[in-house]
Amino acid sequence: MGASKTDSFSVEQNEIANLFKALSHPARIAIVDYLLTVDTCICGDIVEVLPLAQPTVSQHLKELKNANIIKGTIEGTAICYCINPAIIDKIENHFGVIRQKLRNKCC
Amino acid sequence: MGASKTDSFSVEQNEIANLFKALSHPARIAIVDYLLTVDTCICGDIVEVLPLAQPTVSQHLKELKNANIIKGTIEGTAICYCINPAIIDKIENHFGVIRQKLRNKCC
DNA sequence: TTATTATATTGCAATATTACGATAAAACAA
DNA sequence: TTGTTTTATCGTAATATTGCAATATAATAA
Repeated sequence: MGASKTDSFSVEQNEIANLFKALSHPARIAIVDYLLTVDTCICGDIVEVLPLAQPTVSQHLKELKNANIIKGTIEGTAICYCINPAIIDKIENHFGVIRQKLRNKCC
Repeated sequence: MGASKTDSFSVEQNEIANLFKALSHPARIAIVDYLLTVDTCICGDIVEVLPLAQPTVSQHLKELKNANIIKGTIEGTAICYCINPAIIDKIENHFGVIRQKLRNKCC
Protein backbone atom coordinates (compact mmCIF):
# COMPACT_ATOMS: atom_id res chain seq x y z
CA MET A 1 0.00 0.00 0.00
CA GLY A 2 2.04 2.99 1.17
CA ALA A 3 -0.35 5.16 3.16
CA SER A 4 -0.19 5.13 6.93
CA LYS A 5 -2.93 3.10 8.61
CA THR A 6 -4.06 6.14 10.57
CA ASP A 7 -7.45 4.66 11.49
CA SER A 8 -5.82 1.79 13.35
CA PHE A 9 -4.38 4.08 15.99
CA SER A 10 -5.85 6.38 18.62
CA VAL A 11 -6.58 10.05 18.05
CA GLU A 12 -3.91 10.93 20.62
CA GLN A 13 -1.30 8.77 18.92
CA ASN A 14 -2.06 10.37 15.56
CA GLU A 15 -2.01 13.86 17.03
CA ILE A 16 1.37 13.55 18.66
CA ALA A 17 2.77 11.76 15.59
CA ASN A 18 1.60 14.66 13.41
CA LEU A 19 3.25 17.15 15.74
CA PHE A 20 6.53 15.28 15.43
CA LYS A 21 6.11 14.99 11.68
CA ALA A 22 5.88 18.77 11.47
CA LEU A 23 9.22 18.97 13.27
CA SER A 24 10.86 16.12 11.36
CA HIS A 25 12.60 18.22 8.69
CA PRO A 26 15.79 20.23 9.27
CA ALA A 27 14.36 23.23 7.43
CA ARG A 28 11.44 23.38 9.84
CA ILE A 29 13.77 22.96 12.82
CA ALA A 30 15.83 25.82 11.36
CA ILE A 31 12.70 27.98 11.10
CA VAL A 32 11.83 27.34 14.76
CA ASP A 33 15.47 27.98 15.73
CA TYR A 34 15.44 31.26 13.87
CA LEU A 35 12.18 32.41 15.43
CA LEU A 36 13.84 31.79 18.79
CA THR A 37 17.04 33.74 18.07
CA VAL A 38 15.27 37.08 17.99
CA ASP A 39 13.42 38.75 20.81
CA THR A 40 10.29 39.58 18.88
CA CYS A 41 8.21 38.08 16.13
CA ILE A 42 9.74 37.97 12.68
CA CYS A 43 8.21 39.92 9.84
CA GLY A 44 9.17 38.71 6.41
CA ASP A 45 12.83 37.75 6.32
CA ILE A 46 12.57 34.02 6.78
CA VAL A 47 13.11 33.27 3.09
CA GLU A 48 16.48 35.08 3.10
CA VAL A 49 17.69 33.08 6.09
CA LEU A 50 17.05 29.63 4.67
CA PRO A 51 19.00 27.94 1.85
CA LEU A 52 15.80 27.06 0.01
CA ALA A 53 13.69 28.68 -2.68
CA GLN A 54 10.76 30.85 -1.66
CA PRO A 55 8.00 28.37 -2.60
CA THR A 56 9.75 25.66 -0.59
CA VAL A 57 10.02 27.88 2.47
CA SER A 58 6.39 28.85 2.09
CA GLN A 59 5.45 25.18 2.02
CA HIS A 60 7.42 24.45 5.20
CA LEU A 61 5.86 27.44 6.94
CA LYS A 62 2.45 26.14 5.95
CA GLU A 63 3.15 22.78 7.56
CA LEU A 64 4.31 24.42 10.77
CA LYS A 65 1.16 26.58 10.74
CA ASN A 66 -1.09 23.56 10.10
CA ALA A 67 0.51 21.79 13.06
CA ASN A 68 -0.17 24.91 15.13
CA ILE A 69 3.51 25.27 15.98
CA ILE A 70 3.76 28.81 14.59
CA LYS A 71 1.25 31.56 14.01
CA GLY A 72 1.34 34.10 11.19
CA THR A 73 -0.30 37.52 11.25
CA ILE A 74 -0.55 39.76 8.22
CA GLU A 75 1.33 43.01 8.71
CA GLY A 76 1.08 45.12 5.57
CA THR A 77 2.84 43.27 2.75
CA ALA A 78 4.75 41.05 5.13
CA ILE A 79 3.61 38.32 7.53
CA CYS A 80 4.77 38.19 11.13
CA TYR A 81 5.58 34.75 12.49
CA CYS A 82 5.61 33.62 16.10
CA ILE A 83 5.99 30.33 17.92
CA ASN A 84 2.88 29.09 19.69
CA PRO A 85 3.97 28.54 23.30
CA ALA A 86 0.98 26.27 24.01
CA ILE A 87 2.25 23.66 21.55
CA ILE A 88 5.71 23.69 23.07
CA ASP A 89 4.07 23.09 26.45
CA LYS A 90 2.09 20.22 25.00
CA ILE A 91 5.13 18.45 23.58
CA GLU A 92 7.18 19.09 26.69
CA ASN A 93 4.37 17.66 28.78
CA HIS A 94 4.25 14.56 26.57
CA PHE A 95 7.87 13.81 27.42
CA GLY A 96 7.29 14.65 31.06
CA VAL A 97 4.68 11.88 31.21
CA ILE A 98 7.10 9.50 29.52
CA ARG A 99 9.78 10.34 32.04
CA GLN A 100 7.37 9.66 34.90
CA LYS A 101 6.51 6.25 33.50
CA LEU A 102 10.18 5.44 32.93
CA ARG A 103 10.89 5.98 36.63
CA ASN A 104 8.84 2.88 37.45
CA LYS A 105 10.84 0.67 35.14
CA CYS A 106 14.13 -1.13 35.04
CA CYS A 107 16.04 -2.10 31.89
CA MET B 1 14.44 17.07 -6.83
CA GLY B 2 12.58 15.57 -3.87
CA ALA B 3 15.31 14.69 -1.38
CA SER B 4 15.84 16.82 1.69
CA LYS B 5 18.73 19.27 1.42
CA THR B 6 20.38 17.81 4.49
CA ASP B 7 23.79 19.35 3.79
CA SER B 8 22.35 22.85 3.97
CA PHE B 9 21.54 22.55 7.65
CA SER B 10 23.57 22.05 10.82
CA VAL B 11 24.38 18.67 12.30
CA GLU B 12 22.28 19.55 15.34
CA GLN B 13 19.29 20.50 13.21
CA ASN B 14 19.53 17.25 11.28
CA GLU B 15 19.93 15.22 14.45
CA ILE B 16 16.87 16.58 16.19
CA ALA B 17 14.86 16.39 12.95
CA ASN B 18 15.79 12.71 12.63
CA LEU B 19 14.71 12.08 16.21
CA PHE B 20 11.34 13.62 15.48
CA LYS B 21 11.07 11.71 12.22
CA ALA B 22 11.47 8.46 14.15
CA LEU B 23 8.52 9.51 16.30
CA SER B 24 6.40 10.87 13.43
CA HIS B 25 4.35 7.72 12.77
CA PRO B 26 1.42 6.58 14.95
CA ALA B 27 2.66 2.97 14.93
CA ARG B 28 5.96 4.05 16.42
CA ILE B 29 4.18 6.22 18.99
CA ALA B 30 2.06 3.16 19.82
CA ILE B 31 5.19 1.07 20.28
CA VAL B 32 6.68 3.61 22.69
CA ASP B 33 3.30 3.86 24.48
CA TYR B 34 3.19 0.09 24.83
CA LEU B 35 6.72 -0.15 26.17
CA LEU B 36 5.64 2.36 28.81
CA THR B 37 2.48 0.55 29.89
CA VAL B 38 4.38 -2.35 31.41
CA ASP B 39 6.81 -2.20 34.29
CA THR B 40 9.61 -4.15 32.67
CA CYS B 41 11.06 -4.59 29.23
CA ILE B 42 8.96 -6.41 26.68
CA CYS B 43 10.08 -9.70 25.21
CA GLY B 44 8.44 -10.59 21.96
CA ASP B 45 4.77 -9.64 22.01
CA ILE B 46 4.89 -6.33 20.22
CA VAL B 47 3.69 -7.80 16.92
CA GLU B 48 0.48 -9.10 18.55
CA VAL B 49 -0.30 -5.69 20.02
CA LEU B 50 -0.12 -3.69 16.80
CA PRO B 51 -2.63 -3.79 13.92
CA LEU B 52 0.14 -4.31 11.38
CA ALA B 53 1.83 -7.30 9.77
CA GLN B 54 5.03 -8.67 11.30
CA PRO B 55 7.41 -7.30 8.65
CA THR B 56 5.89 -3.83 9.02
CA VAL B 57 6.31 -3.89 12.80
CA SER B 58 9.86 -5.12 12.40
CA GLN B 59 10.55 -2.19 10.10
CA HIS B 60 9.14 0.33 12.60
CA LEU B 61 11.17 -1.24 15.42
CA LYS B 62 14.27 -0.92 13.27
CA GLU B 63 13.67 2.79 12.79
CA LEU B 64 13.21 3.33 16.51
CA LYS B 65 16.40 1.38 17.15
CA ASN B 66 18.34 3.37 14.53
CA ALA B 67 17.19 6.57 16.19
CA ASN B 68 18.40 5.17 19.50
CA ILE B 69 14.94 5.55 21.03
CA ILE B 70 14.64 1.88 21.96
CA LYS B 71 17.16 -0.86 22.62
CA GLY B 72 16.71 -4.54 21.81
CA THR B 73 18.55 -7.38 23.50
CA ILE B 74 18.39 -10.96 22.29
CA GLU B 75 16.80 -13.26 24.88
CA GLY B 76 16.62 -16.76 23.49
CA THR B 77 14.35 -16.75 20.45
CA ALA B 78 12.73 -13.49 21.47
CA ILE B 79 14.09 -9.95 21.66
CA CYS B 80 13.56 -7.74 24.69
CA TYR B 81 12.83 -4.10 23.97
CA CYS B 82 13.36 -1.12 26.24
CA ILE B 83 13.13 2.62 25.90
CA ASN B 84 16.43 4.49 26.07
CA PRO B 85 15.97 7.04 28.86
CA ALA B 86 18.90 9.14 27.63
CA ILE B 87 17.09 9.96 24.40
CA ILE B 88 13.96 10.99 26.24
CA ASP B 89 16.12 13.31 28.34
CA LYS B 90 17.67 14.73 25.19
CA ILE B 91 14.32 15.55 23.58
CA GLU B 92 12.89 16.90 26.81
CA ASN B 93 15.94 19.10 27.19
CA HIS B 94 15.51 20.40 23.64
CA PHE B 95 12.07 21.70 24.54
CA GLY B 96 13.31 23.03 27.85
CA VAL B 97 15.75 25.24 25.94
CA ILE B 98 12.95 26.38 23.66
CA ARG B 99 10.80 27.25 26.66
CA GLN B 100 13.61 29.29 28.16
CA LYS B 101 14.04 31.27 24.95
CA LEU B 102 10.31 31.81 24.67
CA ARG B 103 10.28 33.50 28.05
CA ASN B 104 12.28 36.41 26.62
CA LYS B 105 9.78 37.06 23.86
CA CYS B 106 6.44 38.69 23.36
CA CYS B 107 3.91 37.82 20.66
C1' DT C 1 19.39 -34.03 12.10
C1' DT C 2 14.52 -31.86 11.53
C1' DA C 3 10.93 -28.95 13.59
C1' DT C 4 9.45 -24.84 15.72
C1' DT C 5 9.40 -20.13 17.03
C1' DA C 6 10.69 -15.30 16.65
C1' DT C 7 12.59 -11.72 14.14
C1' DA C 8 14.85 -9.72 9.92
C1' DT C 9 15.33 -8.91 5.06
C1' DT C 10 13.96 -8.65 0.20
C1' DG C 11 11.15 -6.94 -3.38
C1' DC C 12 7.59 -4.33 -4.91
C1' DA C 13 3.31 -1.43 -5.28
C1' DA C 14 0.85 2.51 -3.36
C1' DT C 15 1.26 6.78 -1.38
C1' DA C 16 3.67 10.86 0.67
C1' DT C 17 7.24 14.29 0.87
C1' DT C 18 10.51 17.55 -0.94
C1' DA C 19 11.97 21.05 -4.00
C1' DC C 20 11.37 24.54 -7.33
C1' DG C 21 9.95 27.19 -11.71
C1' DA C 22 6.02 29.52 -13.13
C1' DT C 23 2.33 32.01 -11.85
C1' DA C 24 -1.24 34.06 -8.93
C1' DA C 25 -2.81 36.87 -5.20
C1' DA C 26 -2.63 40.56 -1.80
C1' DA C 27 -1.09 44.88 0.00
C1' DC C 28 0.87 49.07 -0.70
C1' DA C 29 3.31 53.13 -3.43
C1' DA C 30 3.54 56.34 -7.09
C1' DT D 1 -4.20 52.90 -13.08
C1' DT D 2 0.68 50.57 -13.13
C1' DG D 3 4.60 48.95 -10.62
C1' DT D 4 6.73 46.79 -6.61
C1' DT D 5 7.08 43.68 -2.86
C1' DT D 6 5.76 39.69 -0.31
C1' DT D 7 3.62 35.41 0.22
C1' DA D 8 0.76 31.55 -1.66
C1' DT D 9 -0.53 28.12 -5.00
C1' DC D 10 -0.04 25.12 -9.09
C1' DG D 11 2.25 21.66 -11.56
C1' DT D 12 5.62 18.36 -11.80
C1' DA D 13 9.91 15.59 -11.16
C1' DA D 14 12.83 13.23 -7.84
C1' DT D 15 13.04 10.83 -3.76
C1' DA D 16 11.24 8.74 0.60
C1' DT D 17 7.94 6.21 3.32
C1' DT D 18 4.57 2.70 4.25
C1' DG D 19 2.82 -1.91 4.14
C1' DC D 20 2.98 -6.67 3.25
C1' DA D 21 3.78 -11.37 0.96
C1' DA D 22 7.51 -14.24 0.44
C1' DT D 23 11.59 -15.65 2.13
C1' DA D 24 15.69 -15.82 5.05
C1' DT D 25 17.98 -16.04 9.41
C1' DA D 26 18.81 -17.30 14.24
C1' DA D 27 18.00 -19.67 18.38
C1' DT D 28 16.16 -23.36 20.66
C1' DA D 29 13.62 -28.05 21.15
C1' DA D 30 12.86 -32.72 20.02
